[in-house]
Amino acid sequence: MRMDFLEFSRICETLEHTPGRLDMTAIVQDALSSLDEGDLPLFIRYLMGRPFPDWSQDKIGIGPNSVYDAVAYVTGKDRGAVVSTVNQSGDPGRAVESLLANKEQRSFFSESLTLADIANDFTILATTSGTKSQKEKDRVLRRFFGNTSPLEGRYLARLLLGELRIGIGEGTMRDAIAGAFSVSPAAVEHAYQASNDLGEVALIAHKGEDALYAVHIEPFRPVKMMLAKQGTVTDMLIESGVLAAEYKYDGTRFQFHKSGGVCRMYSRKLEEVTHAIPDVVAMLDAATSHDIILDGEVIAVRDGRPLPFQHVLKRFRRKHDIASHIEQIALVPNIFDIVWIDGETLIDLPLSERRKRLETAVSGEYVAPQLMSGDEEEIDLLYRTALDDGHEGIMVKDIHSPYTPGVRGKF
DNA sequence: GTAGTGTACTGCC
DNA sequence: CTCCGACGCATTCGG
DNA sequence: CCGAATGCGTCGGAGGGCAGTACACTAC
Repeated sequence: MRMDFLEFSRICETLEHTPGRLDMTAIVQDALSSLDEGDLPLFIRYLMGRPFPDWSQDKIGIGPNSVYDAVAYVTGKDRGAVVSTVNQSGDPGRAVESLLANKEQRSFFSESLTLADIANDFTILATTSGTKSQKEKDRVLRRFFGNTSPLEGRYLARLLLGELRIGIGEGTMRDAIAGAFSVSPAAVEHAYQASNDLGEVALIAHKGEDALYAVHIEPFRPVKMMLAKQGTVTDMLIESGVLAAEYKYDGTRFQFHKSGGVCRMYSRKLEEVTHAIPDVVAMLDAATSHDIILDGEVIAVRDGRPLPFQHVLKRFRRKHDIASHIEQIALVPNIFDIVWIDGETLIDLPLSERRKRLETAVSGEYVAPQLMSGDEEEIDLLYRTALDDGHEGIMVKDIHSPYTPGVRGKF
């Protein structure tokens, strides 16, 4: 039995009124247990407010104005009326809900939408492009809101706009999956870090804990970037003894994949940007002969000094006039981590080990300099050097720390 | 048809 | 990116 | 001794400014 979007909406509403995290986890866990395999990934993604897996390049390309237009159309109002309703409540979802509730004419033959229907239409929204594509997207949205009940409208609008706001994040979902399939949260976390899709992880969790641990990173399926955590050098020294300190670059994060002679570049949000920076891709390609996944920061330079962030931005996601901008703004990669090499996943190794692997596998030119030190004054000196050299400051990392994708670890 | 302008959307820090 | 609030959990405080 | 208060960590969400892409519409 396929899940209807109405049932999904009811679960959302329950969760929205549940303050405690443990209670929320229990509710999600119950729902997961009763789902069939086809709906499981969809339910999980949608509950986290994401139309597609994070590694996917698909985007629905719908913003507030498109949604308001569609709601205006099906309720027989103009967009101004919809916008003012939204402004009154401050919540697009609630506004859509009340407008749908008040509309005079209800379609008699409204079909019930299933999660699979939604998925299908999301794909249409993501893949439609070119002339008249806007009209086609409008048609999809009108069909959506013409067929939804007010409650469904609330959550469909929010899902389209990427602001579900029911408080289900990765941690809660991880624990719910672990509970539903009787596996440890750690196993779920491991599979999630490697596959970057909790929907798929739930399917694997069905097969047991061993299957979860057997999931590994694959090239061209980007993993989340590890994030920095705030703290003081003094505290970290007390905690760890020895730290790895590097420049904090004022640029843009990248993830470089190379396998079978093919190279691809990904942005922080895991959007592919290979085409925008072929010069940087070529530098990295030449720097190693391994199949590899590297993590680093691209900065703009002139006369050996870093340029402000804006210069990088002009190039990083560009699709037009690329050649002329390569001449105007020189980019340089600074590699500071390695995630995977020749089929081997490295994220569980401590930073110090990963650093060794990085230095062996990649020629030195673009590997970010690193100071390994337990001396606060020495680290402070590096900080001043960083500022003198035009960088933002320094990053300090625990040398024992594994690579934790998407988590603010002791980087 | 092509060029220019306006609207909507996304992603980076 | 940064900032902030809610909750959970462990520890300490106070009668 | 035990319940309440406190403090810390985790998680989720909001906001601000800039740069760019894609499509639609109009004018020539």
